[in-house]
Amino acid sequence: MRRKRFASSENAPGGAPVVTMSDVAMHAGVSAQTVSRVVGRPELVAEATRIKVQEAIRALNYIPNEAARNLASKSSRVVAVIIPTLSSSVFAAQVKGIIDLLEPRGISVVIGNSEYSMLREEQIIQTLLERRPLGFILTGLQHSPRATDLLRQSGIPVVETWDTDSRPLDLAAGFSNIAAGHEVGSLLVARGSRNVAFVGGSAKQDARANGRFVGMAQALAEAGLPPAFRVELLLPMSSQDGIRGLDEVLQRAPMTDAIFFSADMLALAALLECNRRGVRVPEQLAICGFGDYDLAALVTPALTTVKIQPDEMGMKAAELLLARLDGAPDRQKSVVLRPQLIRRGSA
Amino acid sequence: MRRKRFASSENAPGGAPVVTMSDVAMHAGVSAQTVSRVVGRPELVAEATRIKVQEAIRALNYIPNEAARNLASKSSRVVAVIIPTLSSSVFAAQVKGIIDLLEPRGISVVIGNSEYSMLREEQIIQTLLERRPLGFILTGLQHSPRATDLLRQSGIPVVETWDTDSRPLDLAAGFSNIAAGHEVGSLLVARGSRNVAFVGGSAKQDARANGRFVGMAQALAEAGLPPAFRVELLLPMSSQDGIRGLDEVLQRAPMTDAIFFSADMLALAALLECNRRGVRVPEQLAICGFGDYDLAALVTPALTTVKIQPDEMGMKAAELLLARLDGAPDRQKSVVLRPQLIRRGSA
DNA sequence: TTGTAGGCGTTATCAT
DNA sequence: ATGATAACGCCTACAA
Repeated sequence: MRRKRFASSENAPGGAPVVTMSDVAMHAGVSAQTVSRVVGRPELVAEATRIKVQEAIRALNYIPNEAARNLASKSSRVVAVIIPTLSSSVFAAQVKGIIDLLEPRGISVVIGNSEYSMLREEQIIQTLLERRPLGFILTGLQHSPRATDLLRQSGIPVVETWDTDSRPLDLAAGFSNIAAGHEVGSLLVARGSRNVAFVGGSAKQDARANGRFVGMAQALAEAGLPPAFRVELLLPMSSQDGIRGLDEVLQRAPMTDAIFFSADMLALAALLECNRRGVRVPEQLAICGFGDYDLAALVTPALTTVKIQPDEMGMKAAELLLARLDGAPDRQKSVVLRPQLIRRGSA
Repeated sequence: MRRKRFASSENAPGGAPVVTMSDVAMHAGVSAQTVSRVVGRPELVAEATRIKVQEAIRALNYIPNEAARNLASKSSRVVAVIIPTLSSSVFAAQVKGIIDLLEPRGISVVIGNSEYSMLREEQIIQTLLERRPLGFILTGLQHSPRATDLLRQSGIPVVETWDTDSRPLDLAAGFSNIAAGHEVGSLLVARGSRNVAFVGGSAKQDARANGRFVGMAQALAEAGLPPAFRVELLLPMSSQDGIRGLDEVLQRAPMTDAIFFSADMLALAALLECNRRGVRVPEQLAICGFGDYDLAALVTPALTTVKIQPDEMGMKAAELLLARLDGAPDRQKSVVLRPQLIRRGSA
């Protein structure tokens, strides 16, 4: 004796029948609404009913449909994260921090790579807006005017990361690149460097690296040192660019006795190259990096650098978002992290 | 003179009015269906109409609602990617490869971190199933029975990566860890190493690393060498674990003259530590890594390692998925990449 | 504690 | 080339 098992008559072509809430309801002998409650707010349902429904859910292998849920509730469970690139360990770590905080809350993270391009960022924002994400987590404070408009009009919370040196659109979790650069500059001054160079991403492409340069330049100026020689690299950068930067400094500013690299990957490559060439670090050339990369403490001499903890930055960003979503009046619009200068052997 | 501008009467609390397709239709003087065509398949609409509609879209700042789209079309534009951790540059690179291929096709990538736990993986799969993704891209060939069931029943395409040493669930893009390990073993044999050690993630947690061990052990056996001393590390690993592994080998198997590390991060840390301690590489101790990490070529001696190109693996995985989605009968169920042994100074 | 009614914004299907 | 109608699967609001 057969009877119809599923309310939805049509099934996937070659696949299993599509089980919906009303299938479960029918199976359990309750209304669809009760099934909805069991899935979403089980505490509102009497225990006996709840168990009955849960058994039906298991028996039918019911899997809620997130799209239907989103449409009916006018809200998604997605956060959009846009970073320049996943190739850089600092951004990957930031994303990991975000996921670690959001995943337990049932929120998925979708990632966009802007490749350091404001136009790409704008396009990604436009596309991701269609998903009505709970929030955006962006890198830096600079965006195309249209991107800014889109975000504003959407009314969706935005957290900007990696930079607190100017006014955020909405929320921010980051640090002052200028202050961090200034600390490095002061260290170089204190250790007696006179001719300092800076190697990093181009100012137009990487406003954060530029901030570090500005801060360092300021410290040098305060100490009456000559302005830094600057090498601007095109993004994205590989470790090879560290060596290229080193070469350019050595050739075009041979008096240089200290280099501040905007990222540890560059600094480490340069430091290892110095070892190979017999350039003595820090006696002949002091080297300072940025990021406190995993191997920074292990090279010889160990790399002096700035620790920024991007994973924590990601978590703070996610926290700001969650607080806003929980409807709390913003306790703080902006979390300012404090990078830590770690002095080791190289400078 | 005012008139009602929006079909949807209710607006977001403090935000902009919610613009829907029928608002656009009204504004342009066409039916909603025509707007839908303009958005999705503009070639089906007469040019004059199309332009009129596109103007209305711009004028009203219309943004399609992906949830409604998914519900009506019974299909999403999401691919789910589950990796052990984003902290490891190889997995981050893989994800980047996937995104680079999918983003241009309008497909978003949601990421899950399993933390090397099959249970976590299963939970993530269950959650992400609610989004009805176009496909899953997983790491490795081992999954909990329930995870396997869930995937099978869903009928959703699955690509498994990083391992082709046993039978995949569905599609696969990876390489043979056993073969790669065997190559390393052969190299060590050829260079005259006699007492080889292996340092890597525990076999239970990391089946891929175990495959590399097995392959290497086989090569040693074939050459009549004694079995390798093995150090199994708990995941996740940091570079410090490379030093811990080195120490354990040096203490418990002092005759060791070569170590194969399952990841470059470990090998580099160990190599740098050897430099610091005055252990001569490769004369006293040969070191081989895995992954061809960015800095591998820059240390002294340069690290002998195996290049795997995880970004390409990610792209291949995405391609397999796209081919399947395009309805093509599977031309290949499995893409087997060929890792490349790169011999440098350390072994 | 549970059920009913209605609608969320789009696409599929069939007409015209 | 365009339109009308009916789902899609769930949640909100209200009623019982």
